[in-house]
Amino acid sequence: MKQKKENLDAIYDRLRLSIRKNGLKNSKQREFILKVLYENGGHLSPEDILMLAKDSYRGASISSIYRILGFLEKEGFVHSIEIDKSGKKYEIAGGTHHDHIICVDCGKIIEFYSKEMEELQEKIAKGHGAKIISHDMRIFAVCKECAKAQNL
Amino acid sequence: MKQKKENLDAIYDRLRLSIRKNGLKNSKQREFILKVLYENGGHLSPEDILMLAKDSYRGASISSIYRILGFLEKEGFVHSIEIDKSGKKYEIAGGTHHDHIICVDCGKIIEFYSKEMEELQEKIAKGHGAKIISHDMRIFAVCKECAKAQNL
DNA sequence: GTATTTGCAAAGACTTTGCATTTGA
DNA sequence: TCAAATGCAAAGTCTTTGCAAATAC
Repeated sequence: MKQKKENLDAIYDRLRLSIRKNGLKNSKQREFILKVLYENGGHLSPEDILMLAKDSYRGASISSIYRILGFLEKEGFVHSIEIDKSGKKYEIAGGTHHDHIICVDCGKIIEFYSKEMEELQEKIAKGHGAKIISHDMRIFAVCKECAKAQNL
Repeated sequence: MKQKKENLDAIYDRLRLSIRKNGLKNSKQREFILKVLYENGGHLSPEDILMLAKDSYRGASISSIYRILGFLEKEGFVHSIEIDKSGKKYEIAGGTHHDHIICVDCGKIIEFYSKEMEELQEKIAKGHGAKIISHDMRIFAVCKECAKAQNL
């Protein structure tokens, strides 16, 4: 499904580096969340992660998940997108940036990357004298399968 | 600042039409919110609108504002964007679709329209067999003024 | 008159925070 | 050892909902 460019151990190494850099301490929970996102490869809500965590160890807490996801996002290990009003979903930060097509029928998320789009954005921002920090592009659409199902 | 393509009365007419079409009844509050967004021309939060409403009549309620904004958005009179995690902001739906550059420093919102961008999105969606319903593109950047201020 | 809208208060959903306890360097 | 991370519960936001009173057609 999704290419895994970097293996989990390598990510853990980067994580430990990042933790040390910030003068923090490692924890099972941080590694667990990173692992879950890595292995799932998709987009999980904090609640989804909690459920998976509860299977693995008792006492997993939603607040820690929020805190950890906040840290992981700040450090660039994960990205979040807002699929709908039910809250954010997180995915592991793979090597390549990408944007999302979200099916308004089935909720499926299709990832895409367009060099043209990135360049165009750069051009637009420059035209307004602004310096891009990041962007967020969501295309809401009816996916191939749902379109087919509707045309029966 | 912002061009007003359609005058307020014309918008009211469309509103009444829309209300009748849905078998509903007109109300001062609906017209008020539309007017506020029209005259402000910018991006207002429900709370912003509430404050303005409180100046105009006692007993303005936040729940009505949410309800009305929901209706107005469904009917295409207003659009919403999520600037940050503090919630949605609403603007009057002008004639032309546009996207937003959001300054991460001062919060300023710059509107832009790019035909190329629209076409590119269409192409990307088509490439995935998806039919675009809408899109939402936000570029987070440091605006010209903030960049200048920082380079002192 | 009667169905829709409103205002108010209460409830919901998602997220954050305070604090005692546990854990890692 | 001792600061950082966790779990739990409580509190915070933004938003929605239930319901009686007001309003429009």
